[in-house]
Amino acid sequence: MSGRREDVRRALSGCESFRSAQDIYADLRAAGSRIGLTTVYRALQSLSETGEVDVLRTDEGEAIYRACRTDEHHHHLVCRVCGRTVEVEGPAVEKWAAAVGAEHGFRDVTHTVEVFGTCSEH
Amino acid sequence: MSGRREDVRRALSGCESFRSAQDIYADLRAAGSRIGLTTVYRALQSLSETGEVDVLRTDEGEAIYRACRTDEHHHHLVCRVCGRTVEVEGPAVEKWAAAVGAEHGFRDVTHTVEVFGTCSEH
DNA sequence: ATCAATGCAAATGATTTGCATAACC
DNA sequence: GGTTATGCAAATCATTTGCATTGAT
Repeated sequence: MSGRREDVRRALSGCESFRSAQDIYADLRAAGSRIGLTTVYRALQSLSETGEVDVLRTDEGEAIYRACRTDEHHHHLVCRVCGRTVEVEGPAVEKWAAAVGAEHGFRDVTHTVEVFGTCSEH
Repeated sequence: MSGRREDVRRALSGCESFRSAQDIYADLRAAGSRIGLTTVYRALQSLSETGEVDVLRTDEGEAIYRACRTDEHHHHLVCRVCGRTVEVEGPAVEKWAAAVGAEHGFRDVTHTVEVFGTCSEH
């Protein structure tokens, strides 16, 4: 019954796209696991705190998660049809965000950037 | 009893920061209006569809709204303490997003960009 | 035996919907 | 009179919490 956190991590690792907690729960149950939805949420919260997975929000406000290959700061290019996701870097954006903040006297500037499109398969 | 949509628009216009539907409802009720929460949501949905207000999501998934000065594409620099918001442009970001999408064969590329910081008053 | 992990059910909180009423033309 | 806007209460949906149970040490 243990290792639920690992189950969740594995469910995410084997996947190219962002999934919601509900998706992951459904996947695991479909695969025969008796995991509870609560545990999925707790595992995801824990994994996101340690930085092992990235979290973002859909336009509908649902949280979606993905296992990331790198610990470094990066952004995502997501296919709006199939969810396929590419991790991208953006030095230009980092600089721009910092500059914009400084220009208006803001400190401790952070930013969120997500890019959506339709991938070549669709 | 009519003109609710206008009440909501006005509540947003007189405000420098992003507000949630619940905030606006509270503001209007506090100001003596007998508007219903449902109507606030309906007005906000309508206003955002016509592009009169901008919508984004907090990290907690709550939708927040703001009346924007311009119809043109732009982004926001938001103070994480007081919510004060500055509309900013980012040609560099627009180009970067388009380039990143093209590089990976994505079509119809769009993007969301928000910048957060602590403003000079805090 | 003890402490942490787990699951189920109930609670929360934002948002939406059903429906009857009131305002508008 | 017929359509549209409004509000209240109930319904949804994702997510969280209370609590008793189970697993690991």
